[in-house]
Amino acid sequence: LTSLSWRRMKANDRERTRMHNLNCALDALRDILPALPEDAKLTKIETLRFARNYIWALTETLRMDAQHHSDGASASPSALDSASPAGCVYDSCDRLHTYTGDDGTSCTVW
DNA sequence: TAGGCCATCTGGTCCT
DNA sequence: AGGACCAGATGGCCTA
Repeated sequence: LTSLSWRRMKANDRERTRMHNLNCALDALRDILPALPEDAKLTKIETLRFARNYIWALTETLRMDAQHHSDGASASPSALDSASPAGCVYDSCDRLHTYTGDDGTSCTVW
């Protein structure tokens, strides 16, 4: 074995480990995402999109809850109730652009 | 069989 | 110099 190929083998091994760690992190993320059927494993890109959408929905829920408390109005439906990716529109870089809730109201993320 | 997803290898670049 | 990170290439597996 030349020293070059030995270094390459070591680098390949590190890269493999790094990608395994990345996949472990993705699995951990899948574990905390809600309302998924047991046998429906999200792909990597779906996991990232859903996580982003879920974070957005949590943020919206907090915002609406704070608004509800300040207005004294009746409780509005939680954004989490419609947190599925179905209502989302993404741009060419997979960034969430617009979200449309069940009530037909839409929200542009930025 | 085509297309999607994934793991792995590889070379380049950046950081310590 | 060596390790971490990244993106492109490649081949295998699975499904419609």
